[in-house]
Amino acid sequence: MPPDTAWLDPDQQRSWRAYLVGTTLLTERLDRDLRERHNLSLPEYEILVRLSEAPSKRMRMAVLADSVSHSRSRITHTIARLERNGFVERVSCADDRRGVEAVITDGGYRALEDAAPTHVAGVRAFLVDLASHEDFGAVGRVFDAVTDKLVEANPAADIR
Amino acid sequence: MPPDTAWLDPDQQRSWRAYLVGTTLLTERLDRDLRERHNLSLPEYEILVRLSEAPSKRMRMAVLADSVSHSRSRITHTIARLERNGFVERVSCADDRRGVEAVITDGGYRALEDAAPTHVAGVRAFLVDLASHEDFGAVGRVFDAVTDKLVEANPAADIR
DNA sequence: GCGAGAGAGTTGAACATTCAACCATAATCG
DNA sequence: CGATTATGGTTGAATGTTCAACTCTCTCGC
Repeated sequence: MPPDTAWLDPDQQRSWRAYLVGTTLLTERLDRDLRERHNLSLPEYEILVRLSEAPSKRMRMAVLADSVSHSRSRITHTIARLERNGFVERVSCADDRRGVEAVITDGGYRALEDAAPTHVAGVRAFLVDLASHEDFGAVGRVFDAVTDKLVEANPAADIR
Repeated sequence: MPPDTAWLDPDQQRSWRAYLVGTTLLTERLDRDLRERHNLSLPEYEILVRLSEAPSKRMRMAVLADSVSHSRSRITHTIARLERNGFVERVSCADDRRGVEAVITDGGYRALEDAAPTHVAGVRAFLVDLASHEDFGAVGRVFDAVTDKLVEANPAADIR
């Protein structure tokens, strides 16, 4: 192999690949379950969760974007889709007239309530319950560190 | 909240969300680095790695698909792209005339050698080196379990 | 041998995401 | 103030992925 790079040792290599294929499979599966049974994609679901938790069930587009780590453009498109399906409404901000808030509708809330048990069951069955509490805690720590590193690296971070 | 589902406890919830946003950020970043500096996407890179490691630098499409856990269709399209860029060639199998093998070209191999240091540096900087050896080992274990579970769940597993 | 599946892979349309250009409003500064 | 720049968000085209239908070859039972 080529230069003097600090390659991964065999353990790290195996873990890294396990992570890559595991993630692929997992998100594929969770996404499929939501789509088939509840007509929602995983990212859409994530967004509804955030909205449902927000005070008065609404969020500014940019805040929402940051909270799920998607680009602004992506959020615009996704919210547009959710709006077409009647799960979300777009209302323009009173105080900042550039701004737009996404509000989850009653229908959206119901869809979310429907979908949540399916989703959580999947997260458990295909991830959480497969790991010891400690191991899963480690996953949390690791990806917290990843997030910190990557938002620090990309300051003020609009992702794009 | 709704029914009698086994929700995640607060720790699990935090870990799960950390994983979700961390993964998003990480793959986004690794992909971007490869694209900008080496004109390869992360999935393309993964494929070249597999091919480069294969005996005589070739693989049947289906085997390749399984090894990176992508759908057959996706592999077809991706290989088509790689072929257009001159990184891979498609040759039809001698023994099974339905079959096709993807072969990495010299150009592809060179591109891979170029890209590898960048990529590994990223994997280290934004993931591996941020975690203790034990924690990263846990990540490996967890996602190995995920993979096992999901492949078992979807027997013979062509993904689609 | 041959006809009915099963397996390998491709195709093209539908859909989602990214990318770059863009409009509108706000904030800043001379 | 008025011009400039920054911020919030959208748009449409390009790119990538998924989905369902399809072709071709192989296999197996008769």
